[in-house]
Amino acid sequence: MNEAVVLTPERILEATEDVLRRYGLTKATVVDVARALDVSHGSVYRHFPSKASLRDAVAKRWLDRANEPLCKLAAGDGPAPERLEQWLRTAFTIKQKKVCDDPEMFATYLALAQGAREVVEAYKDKQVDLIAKILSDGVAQGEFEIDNVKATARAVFDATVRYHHPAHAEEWAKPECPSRIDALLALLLRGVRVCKH
Amino acid sequence: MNEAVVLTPERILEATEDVLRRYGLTKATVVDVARALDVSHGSVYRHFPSKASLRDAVAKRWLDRANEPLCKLAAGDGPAPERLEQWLRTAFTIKQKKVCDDPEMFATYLALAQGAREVVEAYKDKQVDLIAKILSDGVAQGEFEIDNVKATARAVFDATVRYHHPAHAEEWAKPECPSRIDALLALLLRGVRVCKH
DNA sequence: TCGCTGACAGATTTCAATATCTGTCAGACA
DNA sequence: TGTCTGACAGATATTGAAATCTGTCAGCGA
Repeated sequence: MNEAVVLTPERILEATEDVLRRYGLTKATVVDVARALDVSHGSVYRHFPSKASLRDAVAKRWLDRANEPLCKLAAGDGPAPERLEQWLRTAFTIKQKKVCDDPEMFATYLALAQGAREVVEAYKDKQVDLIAKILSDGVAQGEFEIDNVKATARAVFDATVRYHHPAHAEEWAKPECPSRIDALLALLLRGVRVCKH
Repeated sequence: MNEAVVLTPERILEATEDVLRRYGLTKATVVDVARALDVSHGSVYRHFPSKASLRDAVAKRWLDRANEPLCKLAAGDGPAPERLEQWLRTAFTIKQKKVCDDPEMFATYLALAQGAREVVEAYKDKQVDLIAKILSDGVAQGEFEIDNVKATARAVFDATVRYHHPAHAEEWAKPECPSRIDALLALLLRGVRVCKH
């Protein structure tokens, strides 16, 4: 046991994730989190004003972690068409992996996200920005022909909702899924590419 | 009171819709339906083997009714690009209208559909067929250039999921929605059109 | 004969009493 | 002085007994 370990928001978040993993979202209480940290539950409220804010913070951490590889991909500098396809496929894979690996925990985080609308909105906006980055790279490279990059990035995000929005998660395991993704990506790429005759 | 009115599946469905409208999905019971028809609940089971099958039948009726205008649009013979756009916009409008007009009843039907997976699958397949019809018309007209019509129709359906799948219904009322739809449709149309230089 | 009834068993839902949790705060402790 | 505790009030969740519902079927009446 470490002596004089200060109670930080970071440690609380860590403990909260543990508790969520162990008890699930509906059973996990602030008292459980406090117990895991060996403090009174009043102390937790010193760092987070409410249980809801604690949950929001956990959701944010989770989303930020999931987003990391996508940020790197968007920041890359290869040919934009390949990079766009790669980015979208990676986005799908990250989500699908989470569902397959630990469906229970995915359900927990999904429910968590339901209550953290603002956090989720910010996350989505960031995703759209990443797509926009790749699209504008593509325009600069002469590969893409796009009127309004921002709006088109949003459209690409919307068009792929079925494969990254958790509401559709149960469809992701179906056998026809990969070929449907292929068809969708082909359609979208054709929609942004310059015409080559 | 009509004398000698026979108890038909049709009359039972009618009464069931009434009861659902009045009590909501969770409260509506087979006994309520029977009471509305002034028969014993045993009689209802003479026409529908279970409550689930009764609900499925109601869901099917509802979906079929909602689909009617779309069938007509797909069967039309104008220029395919306009028809495709019109078809998709109509699909969105039908759904959006239902939510706005009677959110409670929409929620009821949504929950109903959750339990009627087969019925919903058939309905979706029909939608895809209608899109495919328009796409192949477009190819015949020399307006569209499409490798695999069936797969592309599926892709168009998937790409517009955000605006016809009820899981996203709460986003439909947002003010930025129309312009996002415009951007999405423009992207998709560019994805199927022949290149015009 | 054929469709309907109404009583029944087992499954499900309701409801109210009880237990637990959230969020606050006065005071302990360092 | 600043952090933590632990008791508390009101809100929320759990539980189990009672009520209701689903699905069946023997028998009634047309």
